[in-house]
Amino acid sequence: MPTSRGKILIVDDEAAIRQMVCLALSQAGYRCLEAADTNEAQTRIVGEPPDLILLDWMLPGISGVEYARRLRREKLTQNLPIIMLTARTEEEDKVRGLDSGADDYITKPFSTRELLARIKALLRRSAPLAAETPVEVDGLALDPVTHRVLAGGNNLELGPTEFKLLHFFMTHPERVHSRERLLNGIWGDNVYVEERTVDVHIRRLRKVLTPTGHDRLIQTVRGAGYRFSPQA
Amino acid sequence: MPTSRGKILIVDDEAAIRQMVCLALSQAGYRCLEAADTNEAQTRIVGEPPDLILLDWMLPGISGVEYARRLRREKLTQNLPIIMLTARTEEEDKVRGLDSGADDYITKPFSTRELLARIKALLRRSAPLAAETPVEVDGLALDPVTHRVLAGGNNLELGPTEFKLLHFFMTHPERVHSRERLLNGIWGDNVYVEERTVDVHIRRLRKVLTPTGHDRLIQTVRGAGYRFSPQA
DNA sequence: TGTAATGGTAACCGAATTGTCATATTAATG
DNA sequence: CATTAATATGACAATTCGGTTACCATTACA
Repeated sequence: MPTSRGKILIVDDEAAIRQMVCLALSQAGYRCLEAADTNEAQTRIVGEPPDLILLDWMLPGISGVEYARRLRREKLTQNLPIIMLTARTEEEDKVRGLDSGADDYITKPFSTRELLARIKALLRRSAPLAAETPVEVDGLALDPVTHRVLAGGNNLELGPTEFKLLHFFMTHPERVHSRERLLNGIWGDNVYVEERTVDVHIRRLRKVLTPTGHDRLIQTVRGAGYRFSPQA
Repeated sequence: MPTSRGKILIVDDEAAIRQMVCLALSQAGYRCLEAADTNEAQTRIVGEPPDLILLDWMLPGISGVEYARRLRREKLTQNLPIIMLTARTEEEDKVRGLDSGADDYITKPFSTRELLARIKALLRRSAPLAAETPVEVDGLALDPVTHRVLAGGNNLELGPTEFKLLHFFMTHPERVHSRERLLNGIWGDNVYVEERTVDVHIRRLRKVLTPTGHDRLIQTVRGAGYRFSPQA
């Protein structure tokens, strides 16, 4: 088992809390990202999308509740599991009534044990969800469950690697992926493969996408890598 | 591995503390700048921007808290990580409540170990942030993540070097960069390239920016180098 | 076991990129 | 205004980078 069980972003304005939580998470084998406010959080999410967010209910500027709603509206973060951190004084019912779209709530102060338990439960509940959600971009639809790819109306024949590659692209659009990043994300962290091999699979994927014109979605960024984007 | 892990500015009116901290930092492989007050600090920052600031909460004249706020307002220092040094007697809650915009706090007296740990954590936290934050000046927007440059509405085609050059400019605006500095910052410290080569890439960058009029942002400073600035 | 898919590598080709030089411009100075 | 220093510009040759194909190894499977 690899050391990492998932990336978790903790958004809280108190550095002390962030550190405590991070410590606990690291020891439990999660990777931990920190953000002091929603701005920072946004940057983090865009930079390196986490698998789960711990979000303080009270934040300077935009409140956690408001931010959670926004995350739910954004396509990129729509399915990102959110655990809301609330202070005991904030009556629970009231908080829940706000319907921020959080998946779970935990009341400060909380024990490490409780935190980990809830994270684990939520990840277990959500992980397959994220991995099984069909994605669609610009008439190109991929369904992880049925393992099918439809372009316009018709079925595309993809090899396993090309399928994974396309899935990765579609779930991480609009950002340049270096060959190394692609290798890590698709082949796995500890596999040694030539970087140029990526080119070949890009080629194979493009070939399949060409008849329907969807090859334009895969863009070469010279010197940097590849990008999947509906935009020119 | 190069000896330097980053430049750190320590702002404290007590020379003894400055020296102690500097010693510790140097031994840990950081370069260290000193300032006794905010005036001096400002001079240092403008002269040679550090990667992180250690700021005493109590300072003669302008307080550290006030100064931190000012640093946050200035574009040049907006994303500069700040660690506030506070005395134990200053109730923590009060300090935190001041919301100066510091990224972390450390209470005097502190151990070298703790100081280094916090610096390391903060730099780690900030580095990717800075590298992935989109920048925008005067209708010219660059996004490191998607590797795109937009002028007004439309996409600009930049080569890798021009992209890096522009990114460097946009993240270090309002200051003259000598050719040597540009070579170090963009090409890398130990690459031998003619200084004149910079001119050529400036030229290429300007050419791309010209259609939208953004070439005016890149200004020649005869005898010194180039400057990126929205002002004429 | 034989055959077809699939995956990774190497090799070749063409295009984009890059550094340098030669020459034209421009600015500073007396 | 002439002279000199510094920068801008255009052209060019070398290099790097990505696209593409061919080929071999491995696996799946009939």
